[in-house]
Amino acid sequence: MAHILIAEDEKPINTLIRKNLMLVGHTCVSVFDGEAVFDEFEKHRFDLILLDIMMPKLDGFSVITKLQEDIPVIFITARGAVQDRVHGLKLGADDYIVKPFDMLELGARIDSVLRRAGKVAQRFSLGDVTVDLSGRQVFRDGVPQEFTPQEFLLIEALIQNRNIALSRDKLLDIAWGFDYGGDTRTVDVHIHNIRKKLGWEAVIKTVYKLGYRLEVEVQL
Amino acid sequence: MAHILIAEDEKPINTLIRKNLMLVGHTCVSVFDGEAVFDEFEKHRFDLILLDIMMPKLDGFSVITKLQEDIPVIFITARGAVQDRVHGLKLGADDYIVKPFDMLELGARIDSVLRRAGKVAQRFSLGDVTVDLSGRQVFRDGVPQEFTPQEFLLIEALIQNRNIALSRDKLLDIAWGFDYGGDTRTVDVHIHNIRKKLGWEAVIKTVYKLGYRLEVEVQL
DNA sequence: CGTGCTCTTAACAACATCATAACAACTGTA
DNA sequence: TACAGTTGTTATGATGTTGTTAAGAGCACG
Repeated sequence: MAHILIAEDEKPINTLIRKNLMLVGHTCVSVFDGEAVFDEFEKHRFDLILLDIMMPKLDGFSVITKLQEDIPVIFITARGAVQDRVHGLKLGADDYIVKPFDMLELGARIDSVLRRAGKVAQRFSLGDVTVDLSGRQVFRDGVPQEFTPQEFLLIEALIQNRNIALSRDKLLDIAWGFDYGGDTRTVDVHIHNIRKKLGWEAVIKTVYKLGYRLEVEVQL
Repeated sequence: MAHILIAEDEKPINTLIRKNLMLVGHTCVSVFDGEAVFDEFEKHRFDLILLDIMMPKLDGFSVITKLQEDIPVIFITARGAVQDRVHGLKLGADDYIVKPFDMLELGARIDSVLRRAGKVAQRFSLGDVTVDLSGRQVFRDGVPQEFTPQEFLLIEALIQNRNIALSRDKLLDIAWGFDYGGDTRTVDVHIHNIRKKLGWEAVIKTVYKLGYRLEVEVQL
């Protein structure tokens, strides 16, 4: 997963983003004004910046203009600022997201930008299980496991939103498609099959009255 | 691997290409207008140029016309500019690619152009089968196998993207060409023929509802 | 204008997958 | 504990996907 710099001056939002990104396996650094971005750049190499436009000392546009390194940028903009969006994309931003946003959406945009930039790790490992996302293969103790398309889409959704409790409806949206009209119990059957194939009875936690969560420990 | 000049004025695209090519082992130089191509040529010898058509100062067509050296060229064209493509190929381009493209496709085209230009010799072996990519020959137990052109293009695509699940559409793009309009089932028939000739029923895995994957080794 | 080769398409057989239903086991709550 | 609601588990047929074969369209070559 990626090393991400979060430049956002509203502290609660910054923290919220950081925690959520770390939950799904990224490592993060938070800064609260534009100038601090450059201080951090001297210390680490990042794979991605989340850049708020309205910030003290130096706004997001100035940051991206002054930025020497070439690194994917996602702008965070206030609602409705359409010309900001255009301006940002012209300056070389890879994507933008409008406040208030939902964490699932931010996660999806981050994955997509990283994938385009060729940065994303295409495999996920936990215990004796490895999931190769580009090869569409799942291994247990190095032995390939037979996964059906729907099972793979589902495990993919769980991995990309690890440690997040996903309702059956949300899982249907992500893995089946937004207009799927079928029974939510279908999810249960596929979860059962995945658990059985990978010995993941404890890893995929049931969230009573809600759905499921892929549980991976991580330090906040 | 090769030394590649990237002439593309859109900075983010130029950078994206450079990074991806360097990831797979090429060395690259980026320029952002047509005239700079000739400046770079005085400094180094390149194995390949990626040449955008629409560029400041001197467009891609003028560049290839003025070009003295004999060097493989891949044009980068905007979507739908069909006569540009024809014009480019007439002027001596070795290949073209349409924006927006994906890195898999660009990588495959670069490998193929370099091979045609005799810059890279390659062979691939697995079990009793050896594929001589530069010589366009396939051997089984040292015995040459009759491969039709289309079969060879397909096996080439699979080898260059081994362990990656490729959709039928993607295989059509890579092995047939970007604007092929035919039936995707055609792929199945050629896969069947290749499997039969090489005893690769298990090596070329079917990825249900998606396409095929050349499975080279069990990985962790 | 044939001949031989390659590629595409169509057709059908073989196969894999998935939603659903039906019932068992479990969970939380009064 | 009893209950109502929720989740686990299993089996099955309809549906959609892939394997396989063969016919013929298209093409290059003489």
